[in-house]
Amino acid sequence: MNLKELSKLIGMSQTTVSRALNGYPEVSEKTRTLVQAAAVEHNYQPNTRAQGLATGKSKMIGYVLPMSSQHEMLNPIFGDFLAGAAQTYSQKGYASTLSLTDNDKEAEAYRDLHAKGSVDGVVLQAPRLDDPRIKMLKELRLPFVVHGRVPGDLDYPYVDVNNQRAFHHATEFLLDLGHQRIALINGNEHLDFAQRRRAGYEAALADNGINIDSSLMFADEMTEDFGYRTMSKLLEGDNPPTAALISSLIMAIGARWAIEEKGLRLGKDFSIVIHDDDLSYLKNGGTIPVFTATRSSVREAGRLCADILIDFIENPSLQPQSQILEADLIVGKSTGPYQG
Amino acid sequence: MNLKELSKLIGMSQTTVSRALNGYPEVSEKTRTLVQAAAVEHNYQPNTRAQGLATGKSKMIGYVLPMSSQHEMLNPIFGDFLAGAAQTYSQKGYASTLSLTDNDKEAEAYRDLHAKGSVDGVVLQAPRLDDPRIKMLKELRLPFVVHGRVPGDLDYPYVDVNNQRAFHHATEFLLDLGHQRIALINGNEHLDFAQRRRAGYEAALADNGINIDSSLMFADEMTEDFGYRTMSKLLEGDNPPTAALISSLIMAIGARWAIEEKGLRLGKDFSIVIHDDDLSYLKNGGTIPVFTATRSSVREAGRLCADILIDFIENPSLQPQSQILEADLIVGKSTGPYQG
DNA sequence: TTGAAAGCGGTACCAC
DNA sequence: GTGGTACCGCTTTCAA
Repeated sequence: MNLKELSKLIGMSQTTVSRALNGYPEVSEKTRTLVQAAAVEHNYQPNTRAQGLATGKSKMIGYVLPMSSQHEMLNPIFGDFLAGAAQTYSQKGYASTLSLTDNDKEAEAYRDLHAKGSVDGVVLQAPRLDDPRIKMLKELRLPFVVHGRVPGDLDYPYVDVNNQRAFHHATEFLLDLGHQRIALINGNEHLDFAQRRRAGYEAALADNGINIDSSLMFADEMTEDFGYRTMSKLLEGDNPPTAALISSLIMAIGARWAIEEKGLRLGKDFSIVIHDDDLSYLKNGGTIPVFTATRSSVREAGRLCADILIDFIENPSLQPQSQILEADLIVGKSTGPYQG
Repeated sequence: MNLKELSKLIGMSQTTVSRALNGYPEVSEKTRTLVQAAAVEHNYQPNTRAQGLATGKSKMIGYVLPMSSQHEMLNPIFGDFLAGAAQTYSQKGYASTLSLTDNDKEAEAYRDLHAKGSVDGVVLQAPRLDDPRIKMLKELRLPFVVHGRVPGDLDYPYVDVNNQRAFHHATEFLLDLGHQRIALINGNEHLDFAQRRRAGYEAALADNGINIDSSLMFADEMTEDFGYRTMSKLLEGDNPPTAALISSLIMAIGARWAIEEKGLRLGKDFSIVIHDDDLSYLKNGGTIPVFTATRSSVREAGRLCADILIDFIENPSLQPQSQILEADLIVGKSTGPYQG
């Protein structure tokens, strides 16, 4: 069913029908209700492409997923991020489109999206220092929002989790429990979030007059193995820590083995706080005592990005507002078997 | 840059330029090379919406994500599935679009997508018995492919992992190691995949003349806690198993704790095989000895769905082919700390 | 081999 | 308040 058919059916002009459906004030109430009823009855939905052509807007937001053949890994949080955004989009009459591209052709992908007129705006993930994509998007004047930040350059609208504050919080949480020697098992510190996490940890220690001991700080690729080895080393050394901040679930799994191996009971002899965006099992009876972020905060980030972007698209005169999201601090119920 | 501008620029008609770019045979070689060069030079890309309007095809594949406010969980494998598909799409000139909808409005979502003419085909996930979505898509004659299956009804094109064979394999793997009493810790068996997994397990036992002992079979919501409790119970009973098949990583984490707690060494005193689609950390030094499926197989499934769907869209006369994907059997490197 | 012109399904500016 | 009509950017038929 298209506009022409529908208008013919109710014996009115396309113009009137279109106006009635789009809420223009000049149509009479009688006409409007009549038209709307007919539209529902015949399940008329305006053709998106025709609408887009006529209005010059696509009502589409683009996402570009860089993926080289070597690094076949997709960031696991991407699905949640997208799902959060999709929620906003469905509310505000937008849709999202996903395209995959080689790692080295990301900027081109955005340019093409723009040239083909397929999107009104885009979301950019994992920005790098002096990111060519950001430069290109600015040149194209294509509305965009960045998920994440790069240290030093914040001259773009972004949404990011407050990693610094999360780790500041988490550190203070452990200090409040009476811990004095707290280890940090972090992700690779050339990554923005890892830098911020360490900064939060160090700031909290400094705030509480505790010396920063670099022998308690470790950073590397976030793997189970790294978590295991690091925790083992820490516990075997002299003057071992009594608590640790761990930057991901996977490293925590390894670390827990090491803790268990030494006969320490989690939550009694040793405390940990984990930060992860991928805690899919939290609600399902997870037994690790404390977390600082959940998948739902990733969805929240996606939602925020979408809100900001749409706002910017629809009001280009307004300066888009960046947002920093607080991570949730969630204390587990200690229902697990390792709570002594 | 649009067609009109470009054609004006090189002093030819829109018709000729369009034909040259779209590979029509009647344009002279000279004209074609000239036009192509100009197109590249000015970065001309045809407007997708205009193209779609004119041709009646959208070159878009739709994905609908059901998500109720209660069950805010997004299936973690969805991201990978989509990424795999996106790879195919980018190769074949398609794009994908994602929409979110309430759990109870999924069928409508597909209907709207079709009514608005925004997609040439859709992918449907997690089909249920007598799924209203499948019925609707058939009525609409909108090309679709299902990811997953429902027992009993296979009258639609689908792509699914061979869960049955994976568990058959895994069981035989353990039998070959000399195990005789093998437990099954499964997902809720009203789910199609869980049924198939059990069938594979039972068939392998039967093939090898081993009695099926229902006291070794457990199925429930796949949580860490369930994994822990089940494994504890199994190991504390008399005549405990010496090996287990575990249907998800999360349950395996719980089960590993139980195994460790009893002083058993994994890979020596007790063997497990895990089946999971979410093994993001496998390549990163995971220490669980054996797996049967990886995230890459999910991407492969996405890719296959896309291939089948596009094939069907472009050749509607051909019967679309369903596909069953074999899961990878991956033997871990036994580098973990629990390999005795 | 090329070009003019009629759609595709809407929106929005006119005039009535 | 309503209707005629000229676009939006492309494809495709028809005529040259």
